[in-house]
Amino acid sequence: MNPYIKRIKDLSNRLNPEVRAEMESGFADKKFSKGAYLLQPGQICTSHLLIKEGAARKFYKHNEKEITTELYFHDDVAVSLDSYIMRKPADVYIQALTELEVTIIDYSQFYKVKKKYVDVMMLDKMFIEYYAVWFEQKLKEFQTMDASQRYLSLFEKEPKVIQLLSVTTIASYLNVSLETLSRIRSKIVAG
Amino acid sequence: MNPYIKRIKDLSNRLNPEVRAEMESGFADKKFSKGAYLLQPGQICTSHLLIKEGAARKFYKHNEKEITTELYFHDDVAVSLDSYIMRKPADVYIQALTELEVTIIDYSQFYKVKKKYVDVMMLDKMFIEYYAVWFEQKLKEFQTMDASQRYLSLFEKEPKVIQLLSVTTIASYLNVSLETLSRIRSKIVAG
DNA sequence: GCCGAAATTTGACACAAGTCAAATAACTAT
DNA sequence: ATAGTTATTTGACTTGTGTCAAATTTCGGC
Repeated sequence: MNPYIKRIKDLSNRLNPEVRAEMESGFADKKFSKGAYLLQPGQICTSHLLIKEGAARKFYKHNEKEITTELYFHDDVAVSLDSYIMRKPADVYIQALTELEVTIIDYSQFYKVKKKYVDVMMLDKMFIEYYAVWFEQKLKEFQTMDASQRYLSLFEKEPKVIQLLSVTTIASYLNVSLETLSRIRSKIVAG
Repeated sequence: MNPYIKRIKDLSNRLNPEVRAEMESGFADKKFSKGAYLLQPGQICTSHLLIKEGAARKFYKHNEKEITTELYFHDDVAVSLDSYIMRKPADVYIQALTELEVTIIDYSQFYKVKKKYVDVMMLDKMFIEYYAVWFEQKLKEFQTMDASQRYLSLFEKEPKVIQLLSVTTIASYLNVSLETLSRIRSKIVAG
């Protein structure tokens, strides 16, 4: 597990049990079937979606083409931050890639608890920090790596992605055409 | 001004005056001359740098090449988030592009105040949220726009950048070679 | 105002990756 | 098993952008 995520979890576990209970009173579990949408453009994202079981992705459409920005697995949190914090309609889709179980963390209940306990506010802040750093690193990958390098990097960091997801989905995550990804893969198998 | 930044400022102005004073007791002003480094790789980033006057940039080196990730002007906050939150050595430079005046917001003093007042913690969280959304948008630009479109987009959003900064700096911000940027500009002037 | 250095522009060429099209392979459902 | 659909691979060609080199412009110091 990422060390910062570990730190967030540890802090969360060390919360006063009453605070913790109050926080979790706004949690609700839900299941989605493969291909279902957890969020669609136009909707306002009013919750964090904590993945319990399965996989999901976030993507947007640009000139008919789907661009996948995030892949989610166990313990990841799916949210359209832009829509969530600005309380405006989302411009992204969040979709189940497999049968999916999530914990829904409702905005307003969570907000109340955050305002009441500085430790909960800090937990939330740490989550955003993690998200920001993650995005910064991802941008760096796009600025410094070519398609093959990005593929290899993904392969190292998330080997399960390569087995689990279609070439089309991976290509859209790496932001290359599926033909190019196919060529990259055949070259690697050969080499 | 960006509406979310405005919201942050408004909240900041509405803070209890005592809290505000306590927060600002950890602020200190400092001047840098053009070209000076506010942060260098290896150093731990222990403060937020609020720009009062002038311009600065953040960049990192990759294969000898400088890649500028952020440009800062009045009221922007410069920080290596990665180094700041993980308390680890930075891998970026923050450099004055002009004569520069900044307010230095020291980590430990700010941390104390944040832990004490949930509103200050929230302010800090909102700043990070803004940062995360900004990065997300920037990534989107790289995923959906070619070099000319990125240049035009920058031109619209930050016209002063184009006058103030060298082709070399702008090129490194747009992540194109300076030759390519030069060709883009001549094409636009002609068109 | 003039010189040298630095920044910018222009040219020629190379290469990564996109597009369109066709072929093949892998599933799905009957 | 078989037909039909969908996903993946392969081929041919185009294009945006990088690199290296040379020419030109701009700028700072005397």
